[in-house]
Amino acid sequence: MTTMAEVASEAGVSITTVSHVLNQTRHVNAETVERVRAAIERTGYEPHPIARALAGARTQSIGLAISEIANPYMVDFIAAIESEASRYGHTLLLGDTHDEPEKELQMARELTHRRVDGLILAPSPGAERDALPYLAAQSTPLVLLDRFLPLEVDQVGTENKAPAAELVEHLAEVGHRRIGLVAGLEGLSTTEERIAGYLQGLHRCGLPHDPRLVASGASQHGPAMAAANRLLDIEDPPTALIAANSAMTIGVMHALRGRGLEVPGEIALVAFDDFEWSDLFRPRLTVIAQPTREIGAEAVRLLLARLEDPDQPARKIRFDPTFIHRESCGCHQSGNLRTGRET
Amino acid sequence: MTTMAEVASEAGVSITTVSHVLNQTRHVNAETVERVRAAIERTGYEPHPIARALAGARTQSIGLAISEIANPYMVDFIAAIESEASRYGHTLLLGDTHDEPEKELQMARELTHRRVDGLILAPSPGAERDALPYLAAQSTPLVLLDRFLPLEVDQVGTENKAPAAELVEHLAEVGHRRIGLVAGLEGLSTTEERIAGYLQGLHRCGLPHDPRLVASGASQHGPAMAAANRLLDIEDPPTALIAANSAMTIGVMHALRGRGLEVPGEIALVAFDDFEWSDLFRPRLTVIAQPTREIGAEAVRLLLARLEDPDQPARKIRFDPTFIHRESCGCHQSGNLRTGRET
DNA sequence: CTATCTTGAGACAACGTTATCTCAACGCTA
DNA sequence: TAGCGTTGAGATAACGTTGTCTCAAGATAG
Repeated sequence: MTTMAEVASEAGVSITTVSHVLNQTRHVNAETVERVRAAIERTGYEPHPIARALAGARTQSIGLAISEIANPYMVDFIAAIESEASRYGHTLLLGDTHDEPEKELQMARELTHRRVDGLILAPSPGAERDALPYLAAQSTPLVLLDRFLPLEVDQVGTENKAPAAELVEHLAEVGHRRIGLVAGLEGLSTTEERIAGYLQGLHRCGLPHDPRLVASGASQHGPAMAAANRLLDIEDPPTALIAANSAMTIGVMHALRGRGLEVPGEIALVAFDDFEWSDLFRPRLTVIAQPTREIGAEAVRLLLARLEDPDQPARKIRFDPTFIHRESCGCHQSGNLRTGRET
Repeated sequence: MTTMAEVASEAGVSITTVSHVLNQTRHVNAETVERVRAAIERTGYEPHPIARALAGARTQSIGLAISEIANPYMVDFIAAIESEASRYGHTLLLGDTHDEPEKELQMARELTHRRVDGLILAPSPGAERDALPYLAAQSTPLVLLDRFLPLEVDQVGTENKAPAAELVEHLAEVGHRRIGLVAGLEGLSTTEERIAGYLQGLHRCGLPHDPRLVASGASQHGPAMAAANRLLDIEDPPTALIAANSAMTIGVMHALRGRGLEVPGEIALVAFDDFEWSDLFRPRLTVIAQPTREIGAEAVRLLLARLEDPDQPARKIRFDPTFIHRESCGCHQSGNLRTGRET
């Protein structure tokens, strides 16, 4: 491995000068720059990020701490973030918080110790107590992903309340009066907002709110299946179900299959999160689709902007999701509302 | 931040001793150990991985370079690897090679510069020319994931040939004589082996090999859809299709839907890779399922073992996938063959 | 009673950068 | 011609560890 010292002697200049040429951190005579460039070329020198970091500079790396990596919609975030980060020459350190405050704090520790320039975090319920204070104390540049918090921190995610209301209103229009919700993990803003939207939708349609029609699916497959079964076991069960994320959609569908209920004939189903094959299901799923790639890319851009200027005011960015109208809601007219395409 | 120096003075010992206590790299008097431990406790000292790395020690980090992060089955690998790595106190640096040799080489550079202790790589076609020689020159501990190469390197993945043959034989037993294959990206061992298995299956069943029945889907959704359409456009089209990975399965299904072909009535479909919702499709998909979590975990274990003892002979580990018998193959008896469960 | 081994622990030079001083040389102004 | 800004670039101290030497003191052997 060649070091800056070797490049320096090769070019007949000091180490200092080589460093300044590389980082463009002070003016250097054009001719000298050329000599250094040539020496770098000849020696095949490549900078040493570790040494750089130790000496106090940036590491050109960012940490990504999320929950349940294998979760279908989180995956899209990862891919988008990796791609955007690498576009700007940053490397990604990845960790799973499992939505547990302790694991999350440990992850935050781990990543800050490794001197990531900044952190993108999908905060767990409980983050405000553990990981977030820690990160604030370290003054680690931070962007919150997917879940919002009432804090002065950069945040990106999607609009939740209005779309949830829209889902309810849509089902009500088709004639459903008892609409069940399989909600996400308690304490997540996404969960709270989607529930709030659900209630707002009911209210707008003049439907009563029956608490027995909301069950927590903990944002996961298995618990969502159980939640759906609970909803269907009550005295006057719902005729339509809303699943609040893609993992739970799978769970709910398993529950419906298990009971031999036909969608949308016997029960309607709509959901949050689209996935590549959601229009391959029979019936094709009516969903609210988040622009996951854009959200992920925006998270990286927010973080880099904050690195540029640490004192700018915090920004909270909400993307509007898309209502993709297919068949599982049981409407007569189907097809994607955006395009009006018939099917 | 507290440094070892502060701990040392707090404990009334030298920095050297603190270091040795921490790393258990030489014997230290029990009483002294206790004093150091107490001092660490009091000061809240935590080690500095960057400084450690610069001084020549391990970074406790491993690099993961794969293609198409968002690819359904790759995701399971990521999750498994992250979980296993973190179990052993290692952090994951993640990069996408996009199955392009240049990107892959760049990724390998990036990760070795950051002094990962080792690298887990899903080699692209072309890795043998670029990334692999580079890594060998750096003598970076390496584990190949998913795709095998005739090299003295640790490798983990799944059995491909026999299962592909099994798929063919199964279809032949049901009576199919023209079986099409939507194959993966050229140059990947998985692709070659699955094609070889396909041919072997044909041979065993006494079926002729028609080259027009094999089309490349490039391991991706879009190209697979095109490939399926090409196969179905020939004079005497196949009555059964095999998709060689999950992304391509989606593509093939889109093609079939586009043509209004009913599965398995008008055409049978079987595939490599299971996913959480493959038994929610109508008809439920008959697939070869890889034990992705085990493969990912094994990759980490292989890497750590090599770090322990760099000179042990290379190991190539193949896991046996599971044949999950559902309905898309068009058999009469359905259900999971392993359990014999009826549906 | 001296030579040698054992146990325990400190000094200090790396590791490869960055960043802060410092300084020389030159041209310009007063 | 003394004084001063400007341009260009070197010396060197961090950064926080690890690992190699080195060394003292007590125990053991001859």
